[in-house]
Amino acid sequence: MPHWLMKSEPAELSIHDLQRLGRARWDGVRNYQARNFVRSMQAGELFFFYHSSCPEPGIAGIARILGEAYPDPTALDPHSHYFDARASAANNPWSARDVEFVEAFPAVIRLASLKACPALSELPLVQKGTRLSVMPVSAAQWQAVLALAAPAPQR
DNA sequence: GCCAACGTTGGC
DNA sequence: GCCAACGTTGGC
Repeated sequence: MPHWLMKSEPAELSIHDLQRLGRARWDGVRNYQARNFVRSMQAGELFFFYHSSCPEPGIAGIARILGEAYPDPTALDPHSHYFDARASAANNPWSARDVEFVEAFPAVIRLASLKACPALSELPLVQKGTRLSVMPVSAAQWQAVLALAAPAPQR
């Protein structure tokens, strides 16, 4: 089953917000490549929850995709930050997903740690100039991140 | 606040 | 189709 990574500004929705809420709508994706990934996700797939544009950028936990993709209502809301004047109810190019909380890591895996991990060098997140907010994560990359999240206990 | 890098827009 | 200008992302 494919895995994913999605970025969120924690001031808007953090992993701890999601933990408290249980479920939330993942909306506001306004890039076609990212949107295509959003649409290709299957119910039940897991993703890393990345905190961006904040004091401690990094992977903060894990969440799960629920149900199917549906038109992003924020594109039609004039009061939303994500309003798109070119979108209409009949023709809304943007998609949203419902997601549910799975796990919050005890500590955020900092971007610097991700960049320093050789197994993650191909992950778009750590590549120079890439701003993609939704991306696939290979099985090997997923395991590499989990290893950073849960280092072997001291003995 | 700065700025590198990218995506989008729009004139031609 | 080209490409300059502009807006956005997002780390630092």
